[in-house]
Amino acid sequence: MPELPEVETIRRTLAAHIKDSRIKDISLIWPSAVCGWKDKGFKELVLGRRITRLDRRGKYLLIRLDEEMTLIAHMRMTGRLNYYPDHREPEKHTHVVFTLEHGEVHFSDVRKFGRIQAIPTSLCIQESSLSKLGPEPLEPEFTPIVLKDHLAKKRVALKAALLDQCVLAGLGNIYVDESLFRAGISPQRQANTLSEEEIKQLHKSIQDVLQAGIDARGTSFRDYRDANGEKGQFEQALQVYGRGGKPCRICGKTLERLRLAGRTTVYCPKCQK
DNA sequence: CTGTGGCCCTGGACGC
DNA sequence: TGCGTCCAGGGCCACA
Repeated sequence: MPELPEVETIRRTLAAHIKDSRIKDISLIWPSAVCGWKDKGFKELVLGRRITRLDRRGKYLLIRLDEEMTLIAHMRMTGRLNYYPDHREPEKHTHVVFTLEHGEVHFSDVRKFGRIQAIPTSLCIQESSLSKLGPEPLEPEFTPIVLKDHLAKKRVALKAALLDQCVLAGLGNIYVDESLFRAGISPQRQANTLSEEEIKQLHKSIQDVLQAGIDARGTSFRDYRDANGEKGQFEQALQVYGRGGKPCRICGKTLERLRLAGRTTVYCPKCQK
């Protein structure tokens, strides 16, 4: 499930292939995967435009086109963007094929949750799902003070607060659990009760885990692949996610599994207070 | 404000 | 082997 490190890896691998290329054709195999803007259809907005750069905001991939157009892509759980240098028949779950000057980009998604929206770049921030996003965790704007201020308003469980994209953009179930483990803080703690020291530790853990995830080119627990179809390597570094019932790698105590904010949550009852 | 649960989806794991 | 059931979950929305 692509979270910040996976989307960043997709961004990098895709950009290497498609930057400066023109979109010559679009095949909408499952048209619901895309949406246009106002009364303009997706094809109308996108066809013939050149890809100028790729950005990322939280878990959203932003494909910038010329004439001030942006494609906002969200993979949700199982979405993929694959680049192929040569023509290739769409696979079973491929919903959109972009034919470029050199090669093709296939958007596929087994569970059909992922979407690509076309929107004028000037409206990208205020009139899209990007508008409510919190700070970027790896940018200088994200400081322990910012984290503290955002958490101070939340009376919910810390895990729920960190999954909230308004608090912080880009964390999902995997990296929240991993961050909390590294910070030694329980996911059940009320978000606004952390001490200064705990905030600092959590801030550092979030940045460290995300950077390590990017360095490992993402986590391929189930479905994730980058634009070249390659798996990430971060799965082997996971300390708690997917390890419920197994021994903690630090203290040996059995990792506990519980349901929090509607998500499976794994933590060490001894290492995390 | 907050928590919960449903919705969108399919494939894989599991039980009988 | 085959069938039914459950689970995975990001974002959004309705509801208590």
